[in-house]
Amino acid sequence: MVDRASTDVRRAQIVDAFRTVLVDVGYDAATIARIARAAGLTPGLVHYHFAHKAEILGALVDGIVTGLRARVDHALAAASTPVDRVDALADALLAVDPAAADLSTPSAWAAIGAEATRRDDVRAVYARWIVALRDTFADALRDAGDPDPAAGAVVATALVEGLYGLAAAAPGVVVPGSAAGLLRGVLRARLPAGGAR
Amino acid sequence: MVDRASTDVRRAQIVDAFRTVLVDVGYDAATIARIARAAGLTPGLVHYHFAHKAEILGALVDGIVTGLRARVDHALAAASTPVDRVDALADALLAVDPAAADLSTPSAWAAIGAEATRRDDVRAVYARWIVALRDTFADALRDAGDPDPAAGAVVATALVEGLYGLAAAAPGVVVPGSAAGLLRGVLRARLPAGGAR
Amino acid sequence: MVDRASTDVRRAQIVDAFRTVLVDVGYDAATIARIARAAGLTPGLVHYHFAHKAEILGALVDGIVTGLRARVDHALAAASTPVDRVDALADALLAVDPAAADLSTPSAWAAIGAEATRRDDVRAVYARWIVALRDTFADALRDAGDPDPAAGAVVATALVEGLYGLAAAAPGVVVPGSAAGLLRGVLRARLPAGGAR
Amino acid sequence: MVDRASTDVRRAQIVDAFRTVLVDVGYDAATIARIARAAGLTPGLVHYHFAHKAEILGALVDGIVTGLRARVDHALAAASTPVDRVDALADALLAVDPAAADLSTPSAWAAIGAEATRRDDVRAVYARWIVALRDTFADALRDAGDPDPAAGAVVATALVEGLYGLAAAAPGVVVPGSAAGLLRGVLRARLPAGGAR
DNA sequence: GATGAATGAGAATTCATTCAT
DNA sequence: AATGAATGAATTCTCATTCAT
Repeated sequence: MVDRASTDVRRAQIVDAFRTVLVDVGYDAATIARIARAAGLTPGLVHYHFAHKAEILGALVDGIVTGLRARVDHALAAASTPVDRVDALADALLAVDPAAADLSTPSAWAAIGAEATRRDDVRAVYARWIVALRDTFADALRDAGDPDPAAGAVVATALVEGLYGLAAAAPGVVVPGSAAGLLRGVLRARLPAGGAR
Repeated sequence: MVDRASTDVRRAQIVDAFRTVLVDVGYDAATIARIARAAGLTPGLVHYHFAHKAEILGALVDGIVTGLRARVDHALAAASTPVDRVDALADALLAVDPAAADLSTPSAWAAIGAEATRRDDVRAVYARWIVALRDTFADALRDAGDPDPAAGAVVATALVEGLYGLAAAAPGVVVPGSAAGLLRGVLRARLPAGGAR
Repeated sequence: MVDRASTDVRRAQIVDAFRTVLVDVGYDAATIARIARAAGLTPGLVHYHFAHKAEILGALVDGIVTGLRARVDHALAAASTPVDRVDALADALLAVDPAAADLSTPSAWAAIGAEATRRDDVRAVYARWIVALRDTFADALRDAGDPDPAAGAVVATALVEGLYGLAAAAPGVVVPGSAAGLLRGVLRARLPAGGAR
Repeated sequence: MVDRASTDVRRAQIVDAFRTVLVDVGYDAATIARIARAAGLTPGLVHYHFAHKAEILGALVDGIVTGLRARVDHALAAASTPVDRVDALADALLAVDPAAADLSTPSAWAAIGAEATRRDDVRAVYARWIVALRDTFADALRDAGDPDPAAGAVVATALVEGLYGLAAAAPGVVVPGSAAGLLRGVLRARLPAGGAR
């Protein structure tokens, strides 16, 4: 049915198909058969590469978190002033980058957040990322002069998650392309007037 | 096993058990048998009162939305100035009110948001509520002098959803009791300095 | 497909079908589908009455052990002298009683012994029965004057199991109807000459 | 993964791994992958050397039977009197000989006996061995003066199998090292008093 | 000889839903 | 209204076996 391929290639292919299906129908309805069909593979082969369905979810979560972290790190490194860094953070997390293939990421991430509610392993990875993100925001805000960076970091993190969630569950409420601007506005308002100069 | 009871009582009992189970294990693992057990009923009886499992979900969503709307309306009516109304909104949605049993479960709402991603009927109710909430925020912010009430309303709505989501999926990140204050802070910053008087 | 029946009736029916299939094809090939077919039921119904396949095995083991113990107790109670009791034990365990419907028991028991090798729960029940049987033999032999009842009890127990095993795995080696006589011969030889009077 | 090796070496290696796994988990759970892992080989290579899984079982049974027969023949040849030959038989079959790796696993033989119940090919080899063993006992007992060597041979054979079975399924019931003595005792009791001289 | 990706035919188990009682 | 036995379709996962490389 399919050509031979290396494990790495197949795993990536399966995770990719899983993301697509996950966004469409959610975790539980993302059956192995459906994932396999989406990937053009047989169910048996999916299980040859992933012992359990949860492993595919784990691989996806790892991939998304790794990708986000890379975007964030890269954006921070490229920014020159503390205030620029705050802006860069907002952009890295929310700007719709046409070059980025993972437009499906917000929806996938929303589904993952839902799974985190009930799967300990998913929650662990999810919460670790949330904490890291919050801490990154806190550092950037402190450097930029936020008088209460801890509170600002929680606001920023919740806003990112909330905007992702609204995009997935109530499309139309968030005007496409406006998300990063909204977050930037909230964060700018926290910084001292001179800091924006 | 149980006494005869009216349909209304039984339906409420089932919806209540469903919320509990939903929070614990998520929608798909909330089997009819489990819901029935949690309610102290038999599976057959659950289906006597609800033709399909999705109907129970629908009843829960309706109940939560109705409850939230009542809280919001009541809070708005009780506030005297425009700025008070903005504060009252934040409190109604995020303050932990021990009397409001249906707000004590951000997890249930998070699960519903996840289901909204894939069930048209749930999404319809969810999105209708989100739009109503956004519009309520927009009105309150406009009255209080927000120069861009539309943007502020989206920020507020996303923040509410994001704080619910974090509470459910990454417990510990949002300090209990602080949520309403965070939202108030963000909204106050949008209003003209004199508006707080 | 089938009439309604009580849980007790259905469970007995399933265990019975399981014994038949177990004897024919062994534990692993005794699939739920096969058991269901043999019982004239649907696979779903089998799982409605037994959560796991191992539970059916457990019920069968319990049933056989209970039945054997009843036969043994009854035989011992009916015998009048110590030597008669030894004979009665041999007969209760090995005589082919045309009235006893469980001619399939020896083969089933052999299969259970094999499972005991690898399933802890089966081994526990199996070993408990073996120990009880050995102790019963030891008591009877001591009363009848065996100079080393402990050794005699192990010999008797091993012989019973060995004769069951040969009957199942190498039919024809043990002449039908001769098993009880063989065991009686071995045990009689252990007893003092006067004891037989 | 491994060096090239001759077919004979590989087959022996695979059969050896199979015995280990068989004892641990039984025939059905002894998957090709597991056997391969135990042998330090790949699944594909196992099938290169054995067309079917059953063939590995066949090779193991052949090996064990051949080894037992050699031990028996050797023991008989070394004994000088008819009564010694009876003793030697018991020892060859049941004495724990550290040098005989293929006798150290009564569990393997018990598993094979269980398989013999349902696989015609295994039953053929198993039954052939049982018959040969019984005949060997019959000859030895007749020579030593047993008045009913046929019955004695069945008793001896069943006792050997039963002691193996108990050792595998109810460890602790048979005192280690006592098995051969028990069998010798039973057989000695059958022989005329003067025969032991 | 050796590898390991691929297949496909089951396997146990789950569960919403039905329905006779 | 209530019960709980019954159904059947679906689901995850397993594994002997094949075969291109």
